Amino acid sequence: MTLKSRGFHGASARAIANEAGVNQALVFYHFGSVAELLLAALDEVSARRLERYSAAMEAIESPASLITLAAEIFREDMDNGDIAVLAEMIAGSSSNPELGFEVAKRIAPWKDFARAAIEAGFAGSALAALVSVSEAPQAAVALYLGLEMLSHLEGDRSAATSLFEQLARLAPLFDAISPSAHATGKGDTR
Amino acid sequence: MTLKSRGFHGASARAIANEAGVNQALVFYHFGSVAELLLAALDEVSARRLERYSAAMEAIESPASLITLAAEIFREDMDNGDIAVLAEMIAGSSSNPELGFEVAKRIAPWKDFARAAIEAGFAGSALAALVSVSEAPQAAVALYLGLEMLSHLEGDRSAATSLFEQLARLAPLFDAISPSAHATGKGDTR
DNA sequence: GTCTATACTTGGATAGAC
DNA sequence: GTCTATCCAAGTATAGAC
Repeated sequence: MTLKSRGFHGASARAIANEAGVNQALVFYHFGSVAELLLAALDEVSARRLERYSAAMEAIESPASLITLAAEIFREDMDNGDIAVLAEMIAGSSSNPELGFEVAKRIAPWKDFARAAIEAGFAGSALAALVSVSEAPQAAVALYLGLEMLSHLEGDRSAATSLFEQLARLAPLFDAISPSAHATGKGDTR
Repeated sequence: MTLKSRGFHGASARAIANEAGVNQALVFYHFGSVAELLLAALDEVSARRLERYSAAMEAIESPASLITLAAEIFREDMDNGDIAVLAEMIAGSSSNPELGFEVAKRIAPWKDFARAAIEAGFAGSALAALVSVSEAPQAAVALYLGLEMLSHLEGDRSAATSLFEQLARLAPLFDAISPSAHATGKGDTR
């Protein structure tokens, strides 16, 4: 994908077609415009990753498992460049309000997933009762996005991975606060 | 600044010169190339903000004051579009490795500041002793960056501001852990 | 459905007048 | 130091042959 390697700015119809080994005119035949092609690419990435996320979410049952999963997902997303696509589309949208609107619609499911994952991880915990989780999804997606951009920029993801390791060491502290929460049932206590 | 309003993609020599009310050729006379002009803009933003940050850091004496300050700084940066400049430059660097290298050099001071601010906020606290703070600056800058991008995309910063409010409510919990830390002196205990 | 050819626009960059 | 004029490369998009 040209968006991953060249960024939004470098993702021209010519560059994309060239990388795909086809003619430039096909971009417009199949998608109408470059922006629509890029949105289609974002759609594909979103669908693929959200499916993966949903499958992985089955395993979430504690704050610790939530962090572990987040770290694994992040590594995958970095490897295949999927968050880079997200980041480039968001940044690129600054040049085009209409595109921004379309991108925003496609970001919403990522936040919905983040909310579900966080609720699953902290279900019934003392922390969930103490603070509202409504702001957490925004923070999670933002952190995820920012970590990708910095790691990508510096060509070094070690800072991000060690951050996840750090969080993984902290997570058990939250588990300890209410370890019985998950034994009391599967219902949402809020 | 054209970078703020039109993004990296829309920041052409013509667009910039037009917005400045001057001729397009001046861009190349004064800066050599568009990329160099953009880097100069980033330099200016960096210098201006870091000076402001340093002045504000004097007031940091607890986790709570750290969060309060971060919220205030974030609001300022959103208002004047300074983090947008940062975000656009990072994302735009994907199309140009050399540019990416230059941008990375200019991001480093932001992380250094984040580290200093976090150390000031958590100096001597139990948390600082418990966990390493080495990953926190990366996380802080990433979160800051991601929050700006999402807020900018959605044209709504309320999610970001309420996140800071949430954190502000949480911060006193950390204060409580070691309220005496700042009474013991100004030395770094680590 | 994919190609070539082409029209048109925008952008980067330089030369030279003032 | 700023302008006009200009060149060339790259980008979007369409028409029409195959």
